[in-house]
Amino acid sequence: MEGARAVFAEHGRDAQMDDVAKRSGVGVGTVYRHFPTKEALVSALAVSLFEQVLESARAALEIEDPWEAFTGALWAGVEVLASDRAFTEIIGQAEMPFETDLLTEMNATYLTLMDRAKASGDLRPDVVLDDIPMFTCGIGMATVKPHQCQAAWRRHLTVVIDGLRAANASGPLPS
Amino acid sequence: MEGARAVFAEHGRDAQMDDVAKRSGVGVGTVYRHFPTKEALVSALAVSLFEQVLESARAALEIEDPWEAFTGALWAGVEVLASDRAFTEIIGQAEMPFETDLLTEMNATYLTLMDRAKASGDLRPDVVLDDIPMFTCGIGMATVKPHQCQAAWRRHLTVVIDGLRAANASGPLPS
Amino acid sequence: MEGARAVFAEHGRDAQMDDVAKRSGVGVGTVYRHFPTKEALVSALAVSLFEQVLESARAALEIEDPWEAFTGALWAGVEVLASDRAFTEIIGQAEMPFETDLLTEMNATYLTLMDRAKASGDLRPDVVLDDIPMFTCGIGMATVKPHQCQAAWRRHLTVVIDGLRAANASGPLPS
Amino acid sequence: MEGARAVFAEHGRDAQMDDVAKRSGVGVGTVYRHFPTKEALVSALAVSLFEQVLESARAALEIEDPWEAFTGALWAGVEVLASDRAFTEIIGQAEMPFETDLLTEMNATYLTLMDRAKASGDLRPDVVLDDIPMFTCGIGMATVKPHQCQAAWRRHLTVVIDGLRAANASGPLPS
DNA sequence: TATGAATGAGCATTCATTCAT
DNA sequence: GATGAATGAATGCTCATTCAT
Repeated sequence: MEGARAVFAEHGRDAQMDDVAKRSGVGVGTVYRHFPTKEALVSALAVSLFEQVLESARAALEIEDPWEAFTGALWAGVEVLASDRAFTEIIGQAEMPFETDLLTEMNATYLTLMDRAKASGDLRPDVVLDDIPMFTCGIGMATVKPHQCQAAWRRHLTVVIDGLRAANASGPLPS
Repeated sequence: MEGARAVFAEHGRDAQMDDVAKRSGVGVGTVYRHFPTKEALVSALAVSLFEQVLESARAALEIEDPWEAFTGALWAGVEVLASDRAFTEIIGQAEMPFETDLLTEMNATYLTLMDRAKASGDLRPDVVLDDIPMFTCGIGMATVKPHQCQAAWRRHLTVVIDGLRAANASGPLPS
Repeated sequence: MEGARAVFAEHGRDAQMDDVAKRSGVGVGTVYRHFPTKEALVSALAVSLFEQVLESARAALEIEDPWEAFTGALWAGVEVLASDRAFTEIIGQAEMPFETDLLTEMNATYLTLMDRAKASGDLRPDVVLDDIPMFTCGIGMATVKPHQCQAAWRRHLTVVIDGLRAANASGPLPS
Repeated sequence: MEGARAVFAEHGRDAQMDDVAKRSGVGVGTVYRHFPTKEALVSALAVSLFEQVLESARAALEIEDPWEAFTGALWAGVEVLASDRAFTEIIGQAEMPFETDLLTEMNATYLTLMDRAKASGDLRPDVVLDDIPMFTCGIGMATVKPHQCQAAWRRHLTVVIDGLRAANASGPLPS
């Protein structure tokens, strides 16, 4: 039933269950058979995307060079975010509907990537874990506008990554 | 009736007209006397914020140092965006509801700021006007989450600005 | 598939077909194989209960004493009604979904019981056949509330039976 | 908006809000302006009827003769119940949605009526407060069937009242 | 024959908008 | 002008019923 993703990717949270059903070629009831609630469906979609992000981060752990590993995770992660409007809208909520395990592992993975990149002197030492969603989601959200060229988020991320280099820090990050 | 801004700042686009009226201490009818449509009200709010951004950009034109002027405009502009949830949601729409004049002048102003900063060798030469809303709105949106510290957007912008320095460019921006 | 009776006894008319199927350990389709419609199932249930009532009335015909026979039928009949919430709800409908034969025999049986009890001078002579369902169902319905003690309907019926004695009639029944 | 009572009186709990609105000559929204929920509307209707019953009971307190007072309250109360199908359906629920005050006073009033009628030797001494709703609602429910003559509930109540006379008790009520 | 996933009409509820006062 | 009660289209969700397997 994940062809429904298309509907949410297009209309965001406001997508209607009837449209999801129509797009999926099924009746509403069928959608509700799989997801008891609209919110449940949205969450499931988000978890699915989140897992993709996590997977790309895990894959990046394999990369030797710490900076390549860290930035590689960012590139792969943002690519996922940039693909789905609903996802970024959900991340923009106070309440994350994710299973803690997922979040825990995501955090652990990114912490490792960041620590290694800091240790090698590539990453600004004052960047913290909490900054990451801010960077990635900001980029994902900025990409929502459909008329923008597809490269938009790549330009954005390029700038952010350059700004994250320890050597390029003009001063400490405000706290 | 702009005390209604508070309502939209708090609840975003989903704020209800009745709440706007209540908060403003008037009846709904009065709200509709001033703005024929919810969308009109939202647009008016956005234009108002937009004007603040424009004003801060114009003020930055006065600054001697080209880099200070450009980054000063960014700091001031993002500060406005970060203050209002509805605004960033609106910017995230395909249809900009702004009067062209406003947009034209905004563009002209930023173009000047950017050209000067590029001429002085401070700003990456391949940054274009269209990149600006992407940076600023991305930061504004990333700031929506209420539990995040107030400094979040400042950290984000600091990184972006460092990444925008010509000297820090690791390569050309993808196109 | 009459284990489904339990479901209707518990939830009344609002019981769901899926629950009936689950409780009966079969699929919904199977339920629909036996009863083309929810209403058909409900009717079948009612007929079944009705038959029990009829049987108890027939058994009462064997009792010598006319008053004992009549009241015995009432006791036995109400006991059946009191056991099933759905049944009383059905009786409370305008349309009786019963096969006429059943109803005819029920009427004949009760008529006999009543005539004999009137002839012996025990039963008020102005009670008519149509009064019976009113008495019995009223008692059955009054028993629906689960928090009430199980004896509730017995208390009710005791009072009604005392009121039905010819000797206790304070006057004629209004017509 | 109590012309809506007609709809509930006719269709019971299953009456639809749209029908209530149509019958009342207003839009659904207006119905929801007065009662936030269907349940709230149903409750309000029930409370209103309940108040009528209470009022009739209070009025009966004025009657000198204890038996006349008690039975008078029953006659008046059942008359109210017999008028509204939804009411009896609601009473048939486990959860009474009434404000406690109403219930408390109802109980106090009936207790007084009963005590006086017992003291005068007219009422069976083993009838308790909890028996009253059973009698009255049973009668009200038995009256739901529209094809029955209007006198039906009067016949029923006549029998019950005769059964409630102390002199007519064939034995103690089962407990 | 039995199954239970799929269907979609139906219903409660919300909220932008109107208009009589 | 200002008010806010009234409106009703729109939306999330339920559940009796069907039918491919």
